[in-house]
Amino acid sequence: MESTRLESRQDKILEFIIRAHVDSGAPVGSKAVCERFHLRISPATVRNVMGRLEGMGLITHPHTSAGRVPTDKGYRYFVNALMQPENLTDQEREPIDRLRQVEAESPSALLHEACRQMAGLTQQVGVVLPPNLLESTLSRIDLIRLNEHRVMSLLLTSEGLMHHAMLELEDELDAAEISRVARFFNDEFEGLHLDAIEAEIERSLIGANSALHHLYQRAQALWSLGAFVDTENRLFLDGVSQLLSQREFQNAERTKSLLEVLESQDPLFEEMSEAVSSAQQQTVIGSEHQHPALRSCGLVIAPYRVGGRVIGALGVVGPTRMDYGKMNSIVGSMAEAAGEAMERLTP
Amino acid sequence: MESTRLESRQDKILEFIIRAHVDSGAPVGSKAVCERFHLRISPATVRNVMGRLEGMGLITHPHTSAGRVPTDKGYRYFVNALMQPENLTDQEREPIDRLRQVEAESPSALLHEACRQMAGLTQQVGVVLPPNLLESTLSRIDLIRLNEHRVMSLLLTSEGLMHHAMLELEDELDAAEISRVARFFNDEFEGLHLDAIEAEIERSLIGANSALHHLYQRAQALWSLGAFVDTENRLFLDGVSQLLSQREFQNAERTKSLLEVLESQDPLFEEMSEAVSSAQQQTVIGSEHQHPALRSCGLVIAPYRVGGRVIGALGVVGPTRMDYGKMNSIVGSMAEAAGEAMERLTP
DNA sequence: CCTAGCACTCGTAGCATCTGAGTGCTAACT
DNA sequence: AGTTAGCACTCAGATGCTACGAGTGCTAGG
Repeated sequence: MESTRLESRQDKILEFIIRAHVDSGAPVGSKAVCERFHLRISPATVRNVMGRLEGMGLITHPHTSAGRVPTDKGYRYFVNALMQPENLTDQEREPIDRLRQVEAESPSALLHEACRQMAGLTQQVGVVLPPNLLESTLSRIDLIRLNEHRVMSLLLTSEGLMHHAMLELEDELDAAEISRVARFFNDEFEGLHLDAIEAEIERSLIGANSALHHLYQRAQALWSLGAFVDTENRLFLDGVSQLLSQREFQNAERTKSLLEVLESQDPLFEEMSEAVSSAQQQTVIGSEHQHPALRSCGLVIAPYRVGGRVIGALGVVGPTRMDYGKMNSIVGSMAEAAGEAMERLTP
Repeated sequence: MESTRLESRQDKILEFIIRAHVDSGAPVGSKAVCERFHLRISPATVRNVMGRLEGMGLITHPHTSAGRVPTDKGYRYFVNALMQPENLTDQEREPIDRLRQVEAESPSALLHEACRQMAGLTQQVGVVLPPNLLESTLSRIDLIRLNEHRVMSLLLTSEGLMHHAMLELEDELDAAEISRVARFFNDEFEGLHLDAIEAEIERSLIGANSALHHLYQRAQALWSLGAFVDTENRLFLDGVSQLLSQREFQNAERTKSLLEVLESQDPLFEEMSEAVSSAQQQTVIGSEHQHPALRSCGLVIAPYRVGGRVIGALGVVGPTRMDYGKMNSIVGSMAEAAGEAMERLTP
């Protein structure tokens, strides 16, 4: 029991150091901690505890005469063990509820809006991973003939996202043929996983009588998922300029490498895809990141669901020193709201 | 004649100051100018000239013991009077020629690529204004019924750009009716200015017999240009992180306000739209910008043409201290190449 | 009109000093 | 035991001083 009480005090001190440091950005000294505990313990005692916390690798100090700063491991312990679910303030709840009921023009506009709201609410970078094309099912496909060799292919997924690509073909194509192929796609493959369609066409081709064989061949030539993948599948970002208000991003060099990563999108894309496959809300702290340039950042992501199925993820990126408690609450609610709103858009 | 020679020397000195300052970012002293002129004139003479240039407001010095720095007016004079068309190096020409011949998946992918290339080539922020929806003509429209009240409307412009929007309707709609309306749109309005179509529907409605009246009413309800405008019409940006390498954007505060403007896009959008309506290559220097946050920037934009008609613009944003000569050449060639490449995509 | 010379300005770098926040340690206290 | 007070110690950051030198404007003479 005694030891539990002690553990608990240690935890409380760690928690306070983290909160104070997140607030101020400055190292936290023993005196500041004492004041917080209303003179019930002395700075010397706090220093003892801090020494132990430092021994455990949960805090450090940048130099001898500075206060303590949480390490990434410290934040991790806080997130795993100490953090309580936080209630949102009315100001925070309002835009989230508004999103829940919004009549967006399209799912992608909705996701953009969610991204914007998140950036505004958290004062961090909002980021949204839209539904993965390869894991979507076909709702409708449309082929528009542009000229003898060129077709614009439009693909509507069951999540309501549009993708389009121009296809270049060797053989000449007349309009009637194209619309026959389009009808074939829609009749046969609606509701099918996009990933599975190529194999389906192959199968049709094998068992086909010669009358249909030609159609299926045309279909095979016109089914080109690859053309869509490169152009779409990207992230939405918003609020990037807010990074520059953060004390840790005053230094241009570090900020530059972060912006590069955000612009290339790939590393973030990876991490968010992982949140989708695990279907878990995730917090990635500083050095836990794969990519070096993200190691000065914290990332909080939550997957969003439509019809119970996880189809994408959204979250925020900020400096490692961020309020993970609040971020988790906001991102979690936002993911839920975005899922609900998308649900109403995709009947 | 004598005075012309003097004028010319004055110009040469201004030009050198600008080039040297663009290179180094530091103020340029009289001695540096002298060295450039191979001891043919003395620093004192140069100082006299500099004094005159300063009197004309073309250069200043940040403090007494510093060299001279071009003012915005100085850059303007350079751009208008001194700058020569520069030849591109092979390294610069290569990606531009590649773009000219590229087989892009779609016009929007092409513009993205042009933006990326420009950012890479100039080490500045690349920016592209895609064709304005309201000034495009209809190539093809497609309506996909999602449920009783909801239709996905797809709009292909003659420039080959896709736009989509979800339309919410009060009356119930069956599939046959929708495809009849779509056929009506395509038969009647192909090649028409999008802006003019609403009036055309109105006209049809007035002169219609009762059999067609119903169709036209449906068409009117399903023609909603507004839904497209908000979501699309945006800029492409690339290379934003490169700003942070520039000496003038080491200071986070200034950089932040610039990033905010780039993120909101509106002020840049305005300026680029102007380049489109004037059909002129444009250079906007520092304080010439409308928006305060852009006053630390230079902007070089060129309109691109398809079929002789200006449909959009592309360019670069960088610090005011930039190589306007080179930027003009690169941006100009890039606009030409992009126009050519788009031409081949839009038969 | 050009140039050499000179006094002057002023930002920057270097150096020494001071301050104070915060630490670790030890010895006494409960 | 764990806690506390006291004390010596460290070190980043602020302050103030000086020396340097790049660059200027001005003047007088070529």
